[in-house]
Amino acid sequence: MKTTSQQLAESIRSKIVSGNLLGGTPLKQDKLAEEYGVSKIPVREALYLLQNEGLVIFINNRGSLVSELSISEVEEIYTMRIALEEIALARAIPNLNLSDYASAEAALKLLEDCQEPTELSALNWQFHQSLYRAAQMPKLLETVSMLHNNVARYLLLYLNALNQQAHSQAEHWELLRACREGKVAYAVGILKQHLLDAQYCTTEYMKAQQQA
Amino acid sequence: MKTTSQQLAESIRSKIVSGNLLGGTPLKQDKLAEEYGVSKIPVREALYLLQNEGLVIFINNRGSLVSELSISEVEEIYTMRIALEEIALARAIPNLNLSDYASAEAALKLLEDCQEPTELSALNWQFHQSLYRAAQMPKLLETVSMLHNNVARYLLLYLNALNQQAHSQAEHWELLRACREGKVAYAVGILKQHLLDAQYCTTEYMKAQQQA
DNA sequence: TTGCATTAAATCGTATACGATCATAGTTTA
DNA sequence: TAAACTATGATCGTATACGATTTAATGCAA
Repeated sequence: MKTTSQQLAESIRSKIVSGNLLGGTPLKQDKLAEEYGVSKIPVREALYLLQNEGLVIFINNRGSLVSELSISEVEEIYTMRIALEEIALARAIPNLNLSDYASAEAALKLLEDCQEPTELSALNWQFHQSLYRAAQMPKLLETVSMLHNNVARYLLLYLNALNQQAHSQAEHWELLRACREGKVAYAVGILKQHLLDAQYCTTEYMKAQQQA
Repeated sequence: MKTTSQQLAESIRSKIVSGNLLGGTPLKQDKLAEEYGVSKIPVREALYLLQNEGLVIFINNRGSLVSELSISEVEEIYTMRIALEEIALARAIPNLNLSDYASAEAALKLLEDCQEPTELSALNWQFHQSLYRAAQMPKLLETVSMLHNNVARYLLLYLNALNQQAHSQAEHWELLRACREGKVAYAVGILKQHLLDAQYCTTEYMKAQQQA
């Protein structure tokens, strides 16, 4: 049984990650409490969790708000993701089994004509996770998930705006094929390029937005 | 002004990181509240924070306890630290200034004849951070700090038990010299070896402990 | 004796209530 | 008039109180 705090954290987290709660949005404890029909206590605990995950900013006695990343912070997070996900993928490939492939492929097929942002973000991460899980590195996966949650909403913006989803999907399929063929170095290379592409497009999109 | 929750989190965190609160120790909300002369609310919030940092385990309706890492989890965390700290160091070296060197050297000198575990742990991390700060990667530093906090207490155990502090210090000085001379690849190599040594000794010590 | 139901004690999770802090605007004073 | 100073409202942070959950113990029936 999950506590109210945990349910709230999940709900708010998913709204932030999927872009339904934009960066800078104030998160008032009383308002959230009323909205969810609970008291402030579990709301505060949920916000505390999200703060530690980097999704929420707490300012003492002045309330909290949805965090916003600068361009350099986005670059930083992608740098970390590349370093860590390369490790995960390299270690996972030798251990990948049919169920992993199936899970990855299922996500990709659903992604083909998915438009809904929340769904799109979830499927995209399901694909990546399917390839990392076999690395048997739960702590690393947890860290990488957190990092992903921090940049996912920015990625969505650019995917939508620039219609880059087809390109992203092509890289996904190629990555999956490389994994199936056991080509570790090649697969890792694709992954790195995939993440660099995402980083580049995301930051370029942010730069353009800044000027507008 | 820091909130009670934050002060509690800092206090409990430092006790865990320095080994004053051993893994597996139950953290009862009422008891902690009484101990610190506060109510349960800020205690819970502090424990929530520490849970997200990996230092505390929450079991719903059954209380929380200081986390314990398995050998494979320690290896995992060192793998992440190596990947991320190599990046931090490589990017920092070209930007290191006199104040950074001074801070690093001050920590090393104080470490020379430091016996107190809490102090030792803090100084050790101050040295490393001094070399990473110039990388200008706050998010990465934050992540690396969290990872360090997770393994610090295990490192302390082995340093004390095996009298390995001299060896660790030699690597520290060599690393500092390499940074001063701007030898990026060499410095990164030393850092990696330093962390691998720590990882090896820590896990070996844990294996020995397990059998005893 | 063994197994299951029931109860009691301990502990947790959250609603309520209240005091503290900060922002805003209106008032006073130099 | 401008600066400093209240006063007010909004929001936060935490103590208290209580209901919910779990564990352990007790009693009862097979």
